[in-house]
Amino acid sequence: MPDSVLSPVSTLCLAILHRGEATGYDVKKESQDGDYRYFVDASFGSIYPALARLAADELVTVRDEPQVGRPARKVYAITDKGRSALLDALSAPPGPDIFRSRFLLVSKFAENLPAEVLRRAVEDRRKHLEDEIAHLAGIADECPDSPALQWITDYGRACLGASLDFINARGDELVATAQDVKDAAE
Amino acid sequence: MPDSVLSPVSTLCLAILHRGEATGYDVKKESQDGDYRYFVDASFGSIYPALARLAADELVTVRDEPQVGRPARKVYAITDKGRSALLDALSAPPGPDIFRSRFLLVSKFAENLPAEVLRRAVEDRRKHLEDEIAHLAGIADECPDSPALQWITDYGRACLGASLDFINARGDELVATAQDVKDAAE
DNA sequence: TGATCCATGTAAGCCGTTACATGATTGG
DNA sequence: CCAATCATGTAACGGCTTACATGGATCA
Repeated sequence: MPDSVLSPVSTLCLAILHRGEATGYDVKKESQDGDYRYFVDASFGSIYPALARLAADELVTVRDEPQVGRPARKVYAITDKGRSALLDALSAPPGPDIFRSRFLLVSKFAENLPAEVLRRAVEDRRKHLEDEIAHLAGIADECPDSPALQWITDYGRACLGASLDFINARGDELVATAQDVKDAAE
Repeated sequence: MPDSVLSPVSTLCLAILHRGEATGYDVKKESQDGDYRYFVDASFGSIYPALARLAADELVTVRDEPQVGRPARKVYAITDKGRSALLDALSAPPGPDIFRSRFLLVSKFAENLPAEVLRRAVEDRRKHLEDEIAHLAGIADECPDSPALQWITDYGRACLGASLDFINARGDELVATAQDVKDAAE
């Protein structure tokens, strides 16, 4: 009965706490810089209330840690109940990945947009992908001990790599279908 | 001044209407079966109000089309104002793609989950990917005339193909890192 | 000296989903 | 005969973001 389906943010918190203690601030960092970006990018406005609720439900414990010159940290730790709730949640069928791309919408309207807009969009995309790939490499290097983490970063690199390859190989082709290709031939 | 940033759903509506007239019902279909899935999957609860607001803002027009035995359709058409609003919105930098994967979170906890759970997750993923790829092929075949559409479906296939290849090549490896690999050797 | 990091939290509001309400027609 | 397709809309509710409120320490 205590399996009142976890919200994404709560799941994120538990997942991070599974590794060890953390504060709300830490959770936020992990979710945007760490190896949880592919899952959710949560803001404080959702993390703090989520942690409070997890504590109320006894899935985590809190410890107040006063500091000099700074506000006291609230250090959270996962409980056994929390651990099993997480594993339960993870055991449910994960459903399809979510992929949302404004870039593809822009691409679709290539014929109706100025070449310059397309050029910038493609350039942006290339850069985003390169950054992501570099970032993944960094994560993988940090913990070479976990086979699961190696697997997911390899997976990420396979997908992002294919994406980048495609952009490199056929980005120009997209720009060439733009509305006003004429001024590119000058 | 009239560029009061379009919400994703409004953008979707305008994008679909750019091709020709449509009803709210049509928009919904396109967003879930058509070539706009990668952008948003909107529900009626957001589409109908969005179309109403677009009409109020004169970005689209409405025509009532009575039918026998069915409620009257409301057929929407984009206006010049709407067309330029769409193109304006599309000209803004698209930002990074959004990718959210519960599957990767499950994978990350491979060491802590039963092999059976992993096996099912991998199997599910494979199936999802195969379906998506088949779907993309269908879209591409339907309109071989648009180079931009060919480009985006090729892009999609490149990415999904890499993803599927990885799953096929190394899915078993993930399952093998599961908590209780012993009972798999029986 | 100004930005960034550390650190917590609340309140308002947006955007969207789910469920409800209604109902004829067509296809398996 | 049941399910799906066609067709529109509203109301309640949920989850998350944004902005606000506060403020010392560290680094460039």
